[in-house]
Amino acid sequence: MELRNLITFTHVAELGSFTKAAELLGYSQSTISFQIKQLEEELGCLLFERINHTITLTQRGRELVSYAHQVRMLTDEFKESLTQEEELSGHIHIVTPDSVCEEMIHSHYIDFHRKYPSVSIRFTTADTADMIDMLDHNEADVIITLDSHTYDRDYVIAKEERLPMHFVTNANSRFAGRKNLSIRDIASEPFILTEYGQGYRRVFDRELAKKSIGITPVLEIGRTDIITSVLAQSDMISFLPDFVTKPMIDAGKLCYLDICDMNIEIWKQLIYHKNKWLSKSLKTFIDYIGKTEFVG
Amino acid sequence: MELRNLITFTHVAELGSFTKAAELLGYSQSTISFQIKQLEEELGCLLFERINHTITLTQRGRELVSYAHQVRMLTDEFKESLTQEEELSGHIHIVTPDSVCEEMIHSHYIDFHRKYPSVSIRFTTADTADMIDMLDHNEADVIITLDSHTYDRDYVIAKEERLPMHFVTNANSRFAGRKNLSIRDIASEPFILTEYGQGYRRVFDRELAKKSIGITPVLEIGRTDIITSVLAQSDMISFLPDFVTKPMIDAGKLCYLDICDMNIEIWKQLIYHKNKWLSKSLKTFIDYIGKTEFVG
DNA sequence: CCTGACTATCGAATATTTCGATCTTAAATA
DNA sequence: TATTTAAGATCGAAATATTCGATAGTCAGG
Repeated sequence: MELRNLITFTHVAELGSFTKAAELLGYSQSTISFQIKQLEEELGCLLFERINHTITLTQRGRELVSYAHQVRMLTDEFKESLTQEEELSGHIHIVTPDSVCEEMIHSHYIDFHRKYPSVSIRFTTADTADMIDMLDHNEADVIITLDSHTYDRDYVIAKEERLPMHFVTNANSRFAGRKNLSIRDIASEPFILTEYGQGYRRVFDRELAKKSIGITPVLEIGRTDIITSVLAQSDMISFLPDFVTKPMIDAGKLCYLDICDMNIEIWKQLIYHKNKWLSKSLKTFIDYIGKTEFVG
Repeated sequence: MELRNLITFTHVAELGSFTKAAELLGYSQSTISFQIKQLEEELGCLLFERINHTITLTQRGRELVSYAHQVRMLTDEFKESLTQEEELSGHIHIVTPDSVCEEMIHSHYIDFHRKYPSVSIRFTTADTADMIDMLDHNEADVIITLDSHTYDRDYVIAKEERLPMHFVTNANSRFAGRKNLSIRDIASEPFILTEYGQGYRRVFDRELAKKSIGITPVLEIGRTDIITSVLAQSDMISFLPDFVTKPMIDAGKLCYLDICDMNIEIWKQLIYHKNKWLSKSLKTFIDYIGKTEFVG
């Protein structure tokens, strides 16, 4: 039972004539005959009595009219719903590193939610590898990486910016204010870093390895807010994105070190899978991020 | 948007796999790909995200699932209704001569209605030509003719019986009891007959014309009950089916005349059009008539 | 007794659907 | 690490279905 036949049937029933239905639908009359016959054979019952080239619905035919109309209503309704603007609601799953998550929620999400209250967002944190994996398994709608510059033709990079990063230490450190320091000058100092193997920490380690410099962090912890607060109370050194340290720098509690021989490129990238269907909510979210200051 | 694709879609959505749906539905996997693609192109939206050979419903897809299920329900429901016994209800339009109508209602209809109360019957009276016309225009479901024997391959004769008929007159008539009368013996008597040109009256006239005998009826009237009551109070003669005169004959008020040279064949036939779809009600009615004494 | 209007039917042309083979990628397994 | 398995996409060929046009038969109206 195909929809085409059903729709033809409704028109025939309405017009009471194969010929008129053919004209209306742009078919030849024989096609209408065929379609109706096909329906009748499939359903195993007569839909029209044909007496003297005049058709009359049978009881079964009358019953089918009602079903066919309901089916038509449904399909029309659905097609109608497609032309309408998609509703701005639904779920978005965003995965970011720990530090970004915190920043996002504080500086963007609250405002976003005010503007689009019916979009529900789930934030999850993960490291770069896991985030990519989640994209590949369609478990994350968008991810934000803080890592070396990623490019892959399977992914769409919706927004990216180089992330300013600095070696940073207590404002009272003996290194504070010194110009043109080398990484070797501070390599033996106590370091506090984010977790091994993740994000910019991994890029950092790779860069050190290139220069055959070894650093032993005295503390490794993912939470960058904890790192900065430890820095403020110690003489340790860390390597962090500016957006993490900015409050402490502005408050004069921490200061940047002028390390001139470590040029590490860290990028913040908003990425989704190329096959991802962008719901209106998702588009809106991506647009929103696009318009805001990405590097906080 | 064809039902086939819609049904495939529901299965794919349910199983979450093109391949599994293909196995279930007996298609090849490429067919499923094609069908879903066809749907997507027609609707102008993605129904599944394909990321790493794993499919996930999009929002639009999820919406379609609900519509498609409703459509499936409807069509299944209708097909289901076809396998079920048809309901014994609905309209039947029966057209008969005046005399039969009266008889039918008195001796059959009341009982029929008791047995099948939800079948609604409309009785209409007409002469043979009009009845045939009504069959041809699908305005009558069945007709009962009292006429010469009809046969036409466009019609189905559900039941037929020769209708015993007699010349009949008042029991006190001077012809009462006389044997081997000729039609010529009574040709100049006053006749009361049914209307000219109708049913057995027409056959009767035709037969007389063959013998070049003219009869002038003093009264022509369709209602046979009136004819018999006039006969009982006069010395007129009529030519009527036995079922009409039986009560009066039994009561000794009328008597048959033994006319031996008029052999008129009148048949009572239950006829419907060969293209008529026999609803259960109609079948039941025809069966009922078939089982009852047709010639009352 | 034509003519026009209506449906049925048939063969031919055309479209569509389906399949099988092959490709690509990812995950599972050895 | 290499291999196998599994999933979906794609493409051309084959099978199938649909559509049309022509034709026939029938009835109604002029």
